Amino acid sequence: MSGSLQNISGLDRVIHEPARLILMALLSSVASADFLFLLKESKLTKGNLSVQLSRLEEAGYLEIEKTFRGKIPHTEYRLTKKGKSAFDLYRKSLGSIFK
Amino acid sequence: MSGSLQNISGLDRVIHEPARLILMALLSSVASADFLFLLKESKLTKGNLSVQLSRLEEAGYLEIEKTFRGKIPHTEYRLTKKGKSAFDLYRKSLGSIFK
DNA sequence: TAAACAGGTTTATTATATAAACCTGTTTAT
DNA sequence: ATAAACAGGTTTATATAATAAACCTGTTTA
Repeated sequence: MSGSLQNISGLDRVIHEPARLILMALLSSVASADFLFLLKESKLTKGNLSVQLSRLEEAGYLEIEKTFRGKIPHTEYRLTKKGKSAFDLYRKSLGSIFK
Repeated sequence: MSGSLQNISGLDRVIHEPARLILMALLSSVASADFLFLLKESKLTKGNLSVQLSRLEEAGYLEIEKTFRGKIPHTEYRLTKKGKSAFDLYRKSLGSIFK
């Protein structure tokens, strides 16, 4: 493989999946976000969103903070340091296809 | 979805898959290539390469020209116009995550 | 008090990537 | 002459996964 392209085979699959890529991009642009915000911005279904967020959490890319706002549960999602650097690396790796 | 990110959910899955993304990138940089060249450059296994090339052909993204070199069959793969513009569009769509 | 909604989670279905096994013909070594 | 190795693939089997649909628990509104 002639150099830069080799990064692509090692592309982080957790991030590469479009549903999660959108979430990572969204989350990287804000300090934190709640479920409804992500639901609306990503246009994913609730179920899909929930699964993908769990997957990102398992990977250690985001932390989930569950609190209450009055009586209603409220959850905030935010990228971890690990998540941020994984996303940075992902973007660098992908850079090779943009010449 | 706040504008540019929406392109990502519509990302061309045929191209998005890393194995095929490598092939598209390779093929977009040459006029045509044969199986062995792609095998070596992509580092895919033969089986996987064969399947992915078929998938790209089905999508109309590449054409396969089978000839003989003396007695040995020789196959050349090259991107179609459709393949080239699909790859261009893919890169544009992905551009949104690079700010 | 019933219906609707917020905020999710779990389950089931379908698709898919990948490697491994296989195949056909050719060339090389013995 | 014949066996072994190789070119150039294709087919099959397996395992992972994305996604939507169904479900759940509690709260608010009519």
